Amino acid sequence: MPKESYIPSLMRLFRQYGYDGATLSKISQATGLGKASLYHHFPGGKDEMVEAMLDYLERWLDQNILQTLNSRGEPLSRLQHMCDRVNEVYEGGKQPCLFAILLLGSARDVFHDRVKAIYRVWIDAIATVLIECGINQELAQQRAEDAVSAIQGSLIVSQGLDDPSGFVRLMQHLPGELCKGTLL
Amino acid sequence: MPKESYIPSLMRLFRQYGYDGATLSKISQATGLGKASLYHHFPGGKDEMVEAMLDYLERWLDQNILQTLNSRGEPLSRLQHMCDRVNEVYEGGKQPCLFAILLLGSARDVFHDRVKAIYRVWIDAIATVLIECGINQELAQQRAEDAVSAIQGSLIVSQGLDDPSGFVRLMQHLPGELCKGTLL
DNA sequence: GTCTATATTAAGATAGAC
DNA sequence: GTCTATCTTAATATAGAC
Repeated sequence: MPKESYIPSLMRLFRQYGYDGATLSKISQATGLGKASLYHHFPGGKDEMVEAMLDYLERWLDQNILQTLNSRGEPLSRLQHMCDRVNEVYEGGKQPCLFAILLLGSARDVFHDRVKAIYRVWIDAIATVLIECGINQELAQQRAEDAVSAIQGSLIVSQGLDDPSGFVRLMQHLPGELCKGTLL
Repeated sequence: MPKESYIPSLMRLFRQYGYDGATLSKISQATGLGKASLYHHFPGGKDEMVEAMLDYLERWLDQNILQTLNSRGEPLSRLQHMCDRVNEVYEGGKQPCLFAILLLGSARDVFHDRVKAIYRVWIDAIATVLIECGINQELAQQRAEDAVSAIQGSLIVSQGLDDPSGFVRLMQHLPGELCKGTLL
């Protein structure tokens, strides 16, 4: 099997147990591969598995979020499209965010630069849409960062409260809030 | 030394490495106690250390946030007081949140109920202030949850971007935003 | 209350056969 | 590409002296 086919299992495990909690034994069980086979696909061990996940997530972000945000459709509907996809990938707020998991685990330093780049490009893409709506650059940048913060935060709190309704509500209202004051 | 005196070191370690990454060896180093001494103070091991941290954090939340929110001062200044203390405890956005760390580590299930209770009581206290401002109950509850989400999210994103300015900005604007539309 | 020493288990990782 | 078997290290945890 090509190593890409193990990414979904890996993501499920890292989301469930965190970086440190997702042990090779658990990964072996979940993928059905022996430890030696895992090292055949990922010679660098767990770190390389996470890098492969980040590769996948970068592609996913580009294809599902960035391309639409950078397209020529109506700004509000592009933001709605983003929220639809975000809602899907976090399963309506029931799944935690891998970026947060990596930032709060012991391997923070190893993956920090890549997570930072991902946050930056996402925030910038949202800000670009808002500038297009006539919002000035500084406010656009702030609103875009606030939007990503709101998503991350409502995921945390949804996990904490065991109730994803706050996340669902955010996904409904976020596009409109972002465009607020632009008469679109 | 009474075991309370080790709480600050423990909190520093768990915030830096996460639950799974904060090993007994690191804890031994940081506290200057041998492993056996750690088990003398905390017979239940790491879990009991985390419980002691949560005890401390519950007291801290009550004394520094809840008591003020439930007091009879001006609503806006009570919310400002909350933000001042939150800003302190997270060191201006440079420190991550232990609740998020616990929710995203492998021991999630062990501590989930306590974290949930803490989030609930915090959100409810904010909502009570907003209701006092004349905001209807449902909106107050939503705004309060959004406020806690915004705090958690901006901490995550501040860690991710390596730039706490988003958190600092939130601490400045949050009290006003919460009271928005109440003519206070 | 703290220590040294050690037990036990599980983690990450590799060798070499098939 | 996958396996069994094994290695090494480090993790949690305890016994018993001081």
